[in-house]
Amino acid sequence: MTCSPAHLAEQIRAKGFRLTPQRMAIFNVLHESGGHLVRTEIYERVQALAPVLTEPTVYRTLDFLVENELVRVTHAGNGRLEYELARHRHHHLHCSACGAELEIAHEQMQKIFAHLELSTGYRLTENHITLMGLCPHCQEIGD
Amino acid sequence: MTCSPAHLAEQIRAKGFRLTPQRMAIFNVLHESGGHLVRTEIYERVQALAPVLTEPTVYRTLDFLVENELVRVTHAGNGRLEYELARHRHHHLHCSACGAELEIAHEQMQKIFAHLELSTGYRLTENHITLMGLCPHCQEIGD
DNA sequence: TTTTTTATTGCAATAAGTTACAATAAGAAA
DNA sequence: TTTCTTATTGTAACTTATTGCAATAAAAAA
Repeated sequence: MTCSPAHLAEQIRAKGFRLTPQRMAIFNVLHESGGHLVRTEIYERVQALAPVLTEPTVYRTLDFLVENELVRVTHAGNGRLEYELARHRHHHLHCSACGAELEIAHEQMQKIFAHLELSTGYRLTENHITLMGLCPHCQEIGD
Repeated sequence: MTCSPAHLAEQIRAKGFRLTPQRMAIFNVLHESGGHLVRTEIYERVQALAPVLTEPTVYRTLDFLVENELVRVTHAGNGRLEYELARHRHHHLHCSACGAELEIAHEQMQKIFAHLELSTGYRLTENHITLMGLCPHCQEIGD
C-alpha cells in the first residue's frame, strides 16, 4: 500500500525531512477518515485524539504533504480545499443537495485528458476534479 | 448579447429585485475586464472607478449575481474563487508556472459530461472546470 | 410628486486565514 | 549518551473574510 504510515515515514526520511508527531497525527487522521477533509475538520479531529498541534501547523503541514505528493488537494463545491491521502487517482461527483459523494475512476477521464493534452500542447498535472450535480435521489425529490 | 448591462437590468427587474449602482458597478467591471477576477480585484477596480461600495457588498452582490446566473464562479488554482460574466460555457487550462490561461470550448468536454451522466445517474449542473498544467513554453524551460 | 414598503447597503464586530520570528526538538555527529 | 545543527513548531500579530443589524434608498402605491 502506498499510503500507510510506514510509507509516510520512509518518504519523509528519504528526502531528509523530519518525522514529527504533528505530521504523523495529520496523516493518521486522513488515513482513518478514508475520505477528504477540509483544514478545520483535520484540526478538530487531531485535537480530539491528541492535542499535539496548532492551527498554523495544520496549514503548513498540509502544504508540506501536498508538495511531497503524500496528500492530494481538491476543490470542494464552495471554494474550500479538501485534503485526502494520495492513493489511486480518481475524481468526484458531488450532490449539491444532499452532499453525497460518488467516486469516479481516473480511467473514465483519461481519454479526455489525453485529448486535451494533444490539442492544446499543455501537459496536465495532478488534477483531481469535483463535478457538482444532483444525485438520482435528489432529482426525484426536486421533480 | 446575453451579458450586456441592459440584460442585467432586465433580468434583475424581471425577478422583482432592485437595480442598484453597486450591482451595476460590479457587473460593469466584470464586463470590461473580459476575463475572470477574484473578489479583491473586483473591489479594487470598482473603487478606482467610483467608490460606491464596501467589501461586504462585493461579497454579497457576487453571490447574488451567481445565484441569478448572471455571473459564473470558478476555482482558481490556489483555492480562490474567480468570477466572470455568464456567457458561453467554457473551461480553462491554467499554467501553474507562468499563469497563462487557455480557454476550452464546452463542446470538447460535452461528451465526457454526457457519458458521466449516463453511467452515474447524476445530473451535472453548471460546471466550470479549471485544469492545472504546464503550457508548451514552460515545459521547454523546465526540460 | 409624495408617501410607503422592504430589499439592499454600510458600519461595526467577529471569525478565519496567514505570516514573522523566537523557541523547540528531530536527527546527525562526536 | 551527549552535544550540535537547523528543520519544524508555537506564539502573537496581522490581514482578510464573514456576519448581524440598523440605516438607506429603489421601486410601487397613493
